[in-house]
Amino acid sequence: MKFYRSFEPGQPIVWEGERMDFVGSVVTGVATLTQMLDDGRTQMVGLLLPSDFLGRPNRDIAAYNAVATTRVVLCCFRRKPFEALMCTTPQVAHRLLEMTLDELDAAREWMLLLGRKTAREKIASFLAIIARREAALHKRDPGGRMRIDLPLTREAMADYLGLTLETVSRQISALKRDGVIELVGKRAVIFPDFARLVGESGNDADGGYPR
Amino acid sequence: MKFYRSFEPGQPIVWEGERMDFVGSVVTGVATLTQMLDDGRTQMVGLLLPSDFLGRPNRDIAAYNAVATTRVVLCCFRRKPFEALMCTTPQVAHRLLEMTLDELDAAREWMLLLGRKTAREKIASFLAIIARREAALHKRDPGGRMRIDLPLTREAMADYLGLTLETVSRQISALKRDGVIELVGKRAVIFPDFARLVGESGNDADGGYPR
DNA sequence: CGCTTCTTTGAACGCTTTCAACCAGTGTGG
DNA sequence: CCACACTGGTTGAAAGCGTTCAAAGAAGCG
Repeated sequence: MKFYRSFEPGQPIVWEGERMDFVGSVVTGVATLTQMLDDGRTQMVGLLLPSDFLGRPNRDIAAYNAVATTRVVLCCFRRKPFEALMCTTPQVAHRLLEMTLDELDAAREWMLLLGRKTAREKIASFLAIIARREAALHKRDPGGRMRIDLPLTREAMADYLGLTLETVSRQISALKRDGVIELVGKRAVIFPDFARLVGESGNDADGGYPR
Repeated sequence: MKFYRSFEPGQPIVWEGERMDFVGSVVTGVATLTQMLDDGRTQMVGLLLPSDFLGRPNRDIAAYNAVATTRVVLCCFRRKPFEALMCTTPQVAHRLLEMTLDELDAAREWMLLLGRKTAREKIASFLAIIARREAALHKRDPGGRMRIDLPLTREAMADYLGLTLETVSRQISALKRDGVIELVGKRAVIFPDFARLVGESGNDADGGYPR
């Protein structure tokens, strides 16, 4: 009933419209959920980090494209037994409800970003989000000077933020010029002062994050 | 434990950060969930129609502003007893999970709209969404010639779509000029051909909606 | 009738996109 | 070993779409 699957960077996990007879959670690595318009315009709608859930009980057709962006290990359950498990053990259902509600909150924060933030604020917000999630994974608090590794290419960041990859690149350069961030290669970023970054993100100074 | 509350148009239901000791569902009317940036930029993150759920179990502080846009009747439950009910009757928890997953799907569709659609596509999508939800409430299928009443002002539509109210007005005028819609007063719209509207929305011809 | 609220329309501006060129790093085959 | 292609990233210039600022029209209500 429970089994592991792994995926190489760039490899699709499931495709929208495809049959999907399992649900799973990310053990290691990073995967993305994306939607596309007919003409190819792409919007990321989920960024799956370790412990995040993939798939939907009671639905056997995938609603989104899921792609591994790094090497990914998934802990999978066949869908039918998992659904049975949910009925017999309410704790599982409750936990899943909590996770889904958290995801919904994150999606709504994301909507605010997509609908109302400037390109610069979007980049700053994204970096702050990644920093917070990385800090949470290591059970630390974000703050002061810190360093993160970007799990996404510029193009994937653009799909996350509703921008073009050129705008992403330009705004990252601008934040670097302004001393808000430092780059270590292309894929690692240092924030000399995390509060300064948050200040650039358009959110309330306190971080304004779901309580 | 169960009680009803009603709200007049424009009246706040709960404010972000406020204590909220009940959950509820909309019986009649329309309410909005919005988030704000410090400088006043506003993004709608939820549009509550009859049968939609408001509030979150296990959280007593509201995460969003909820405002009645029409006269609203809410069927409320005190939070504590409701949480107890969820533990004793798994059906309730399951139903809530299903509803939350549906909302998450809707939020992700919304993210695609906010991040990647043009102003014209946003308006067309919004009108199609309202038409579908209104049709669903009356257990009919959307299609052919149909008429809907807009539950929102131009400004609220702008907050829904991540646009300014001027752009909303202009694009509605443009769709009217192009014969995609007809206006009946300011708040009612007729689609001579629903498929034509969907064609303008940027989505797949089949409607491309969550299965 | 005058006030307020909601909406429409115009003109100018500006941010993000588009199109294009170029750069750096990496892997490949002659 | 070096030319070559390929991928991901940066930067420039011009264009376009939506915003901003401003004024005026329409509808509801005292």
